Amino acid sequence: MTATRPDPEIPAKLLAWYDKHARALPWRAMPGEPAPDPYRVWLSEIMLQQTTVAAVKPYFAAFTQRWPDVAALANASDEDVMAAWAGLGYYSRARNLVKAARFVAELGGFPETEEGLRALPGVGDYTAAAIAAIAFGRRAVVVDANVERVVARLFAIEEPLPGARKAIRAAADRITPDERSGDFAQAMMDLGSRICTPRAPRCDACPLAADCAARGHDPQRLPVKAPKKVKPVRRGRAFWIEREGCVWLVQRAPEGMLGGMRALPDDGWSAAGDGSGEPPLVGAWQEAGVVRHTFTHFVIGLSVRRYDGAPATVSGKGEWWPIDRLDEAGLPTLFAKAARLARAASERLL
DNA sequence: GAGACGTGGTC
DNA sequence: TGACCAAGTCT
Repeated sequence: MTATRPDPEIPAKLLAWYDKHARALPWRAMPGEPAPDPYRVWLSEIMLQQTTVAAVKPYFAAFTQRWPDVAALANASDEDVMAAWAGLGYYSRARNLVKAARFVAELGGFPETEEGLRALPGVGDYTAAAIAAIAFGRRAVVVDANVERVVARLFAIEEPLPGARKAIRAAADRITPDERSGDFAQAMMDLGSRICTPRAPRCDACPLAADCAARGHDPQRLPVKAPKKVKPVRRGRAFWIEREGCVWLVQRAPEGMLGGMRALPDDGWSAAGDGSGEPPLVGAWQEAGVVRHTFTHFVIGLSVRRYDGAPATVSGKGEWWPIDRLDEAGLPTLFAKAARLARAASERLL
């Protein structure tokens, strides 16, 4: 059996392409520039987990302006960081971000090895490798979804994900250079996001087309993935309780769905089942509309109900939040949508 | 290893 | 329009 050896010039070709076509990004050093601040690399990598560059940009700008270094972030309150993260999704990242910042501040700086970085909460195999390579110039095999796609095509790896991960990683290892491994990783990701795209890859513009085993064999079919599961549809209610220009907000449980975030009170709906329909207080409720929102693993049809002139006390823990400053509360998108509906319903009554 | 975990953009 | 997808991690 003859092993197919990758062209030893692959990294050189890719780096030459990167020198000309690297995307300018706020957290990135362009080719030839000194490595960027590890804090900015780490922060951007956490934000970019399962999240698009376009979505991250405004959050990265806001975070780095408000918390310019890891010490500043370590001194921030959990509440402020969670609110600043609102809308970006995957809120466990924000919870882990503060923990990691405090850990790093305690250490006196970021670990410089993959193993050391891996100890930070929220830093897995991909992120540890990316930071080690990009911020510290260490050789590391950086494998994200872009790299998986590029490598699966380059070597025509037909095995479906996730089983193919081992083979993909081994192949990525064989083409990762000792020098400029950070640039190489970013070049692979740029190639994956701009050229070797999931659908309709632009093989005519690809610097590795001559080396690609899948070229001319429907590269867009790779990597092969398991079929998606159908998302269940759940029903639930959220409650807008208004009094003297304020709305009653609660804090969600620290773990799980939207964990630790401010929210409107609801009837206990979850991925596992519908809500009870029960409001937090007895009275005349008015239907304000239904929000349909898609999560990773289910769809929720959230019926929004409003109640004006609530008593001074509502059962349970929460806070009266000024409605004219609601954007500062840091509501996750689902509840921001619900709040919009409730306020629109209020306008119709006037 | 498979499921939980958000959101917005794209075609 | 809706399915697919994005610089994954944790349990």
